[in-house]
Amino acid sequence: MIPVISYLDKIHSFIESLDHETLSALQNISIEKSYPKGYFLLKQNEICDKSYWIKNGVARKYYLNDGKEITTELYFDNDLAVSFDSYTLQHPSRECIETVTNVTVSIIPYQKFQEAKSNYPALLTLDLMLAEYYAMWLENRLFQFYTQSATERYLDILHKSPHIIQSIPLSVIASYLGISLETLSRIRARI
Amino acid sequence: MIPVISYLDKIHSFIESLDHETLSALQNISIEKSYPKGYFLLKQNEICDKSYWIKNGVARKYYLNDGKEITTELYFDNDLAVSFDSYTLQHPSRECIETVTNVTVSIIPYQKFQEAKSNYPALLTLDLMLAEYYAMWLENRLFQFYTQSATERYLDILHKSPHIIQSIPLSVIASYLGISLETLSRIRARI
DNA sequence: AGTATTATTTGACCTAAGTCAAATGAATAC
DNA sequence: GTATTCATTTGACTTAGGTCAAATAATACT
Repeated sequence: MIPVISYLDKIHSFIESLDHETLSALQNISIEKSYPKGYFLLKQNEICDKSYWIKNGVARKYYLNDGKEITTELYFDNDLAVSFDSYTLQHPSRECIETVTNVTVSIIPYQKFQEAKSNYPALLTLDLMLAEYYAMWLENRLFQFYTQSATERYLDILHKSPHIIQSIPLSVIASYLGISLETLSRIRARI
Repeated sequence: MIPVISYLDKIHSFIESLDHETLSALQNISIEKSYPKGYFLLKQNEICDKSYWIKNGVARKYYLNDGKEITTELYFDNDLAVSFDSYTLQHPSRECIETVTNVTVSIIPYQKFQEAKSNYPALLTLDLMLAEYYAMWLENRLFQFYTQSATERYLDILHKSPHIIQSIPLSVIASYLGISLETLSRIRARI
C-alpha cells in the first residue's frame, strides 16, 4: 500500500509552516461550528460550497443507489470533508455528508478560499497537495477493491483503523466495504 | 455521471490560453519521442520521473496481482500518462505503463516541471487542474464499480468509447473492466 | 421493569462472475 | 499454403457475496 498517510503528515506540516499572514488569512475565512449527530453538512443535489475540517467527531459521505446507501468516505479528527467533484466544479452533489456523532468543524467557504488562493500563493500549493492526496487515497481504495476480498478489506480496517469499528454502526461499515450487512455479519462470525 | 470530460476541455483551453512565455517554457522542457507497440514507458518499481502526453497512439497502465494483469487506465490522443502516486511522491511505482500500439509522446521530466512551476505560476494552476481532473476521474471509476454490473460497464464503453473496443484486445478490456476474459466473451455473446 | 425500536445474527436459497480445460478462429511466419 | 502462435469462444463446475425472511440481541422510552 502506498504511504499516503505520510503525505497527509506532510500536508499538516506544510500548513503549520505557513507564514503568519497566510495562516491568519486562512483563520479569517474559517468559522467554527458544532452539529448534532445525524445532521446533514451537505444534502444531495446541493452545491458543495464549503469545506469542512473535522475538529472533533465522526462524519461520512454517501449516496443512494436503488435505495441502498453506498458510503464513500469516513471522516475523523483532522480530516477534510467535501464532495470533491461538487466542490471543484461547483455543481450539484450526488453525495451527501452526514454527521455520525456530534461534530465540531471548521468551515471554509469555497469563494473565500478561491480569493485567498489568488492573494496567498502558498494556498494554491496547499490546494494542490490536498487534491493529490485525495487522488492517491482514491487510487488506494480502488486498489483494495481490485485486489482484496470483502474479508480482507474488513481485516484491513480492523487492524489499521480499529477506531472505525468502534465508532461506526456495522450497517455503515458494510456499505463502506461495498458489501451487505448480512455478509459483514457472517465475516465477523467466521474470524 | 459527472461531466468530467468538460473539465478536460477546460484544461485544454487553459493550456492554449497560457501566455507566450509560459507556453514556450513548457515547450522548452518537452521532448517528443516515438515508441513501438509493446514498449514500457514505465516499468514496475521504477520511479515515474516523467509525464507522457500521448500525441498519437494507445497506451495503458496496469499492475500484476497474483500473475493477473489489472489494467487501471487506458490512454488515447491528448491523454496524460503517469503513475500518479509514483510521480507525486517520487517513489517506486506498483504500476507499469506499456504502449498498446506505436505511439508518439511528448515527454516532460518531473524535475524540470517542478522548476517551471516555481517560475511560471500558471503551471501550478495547471498542475492543480490536472490533479483535480484525475481525482474526479477516479471517483467516477469507483462509482461505476459500485453501481454497475460487468455487463453495464461493458455497454457503457461500447456506447461512450467505441474507440476502446476497436483498438484494444479483449484481454486488456476485460482487465480494465475488472472481469475475466471468459466473462467478457460471454457478455459479448449475450448482447 | 416492560415494551417499542433499532442493531445484529442466522438460515435458506440465488446469481454473477471466476476457474480450469478444451475447442475454435484469426493472424503471422516460414 | 501449411504450421505455429495468439485471440476468442464455449462448456462444466465452483464460489463469494446478494436477497429475503425470520430470529435474537441490544438500546431507548415511558
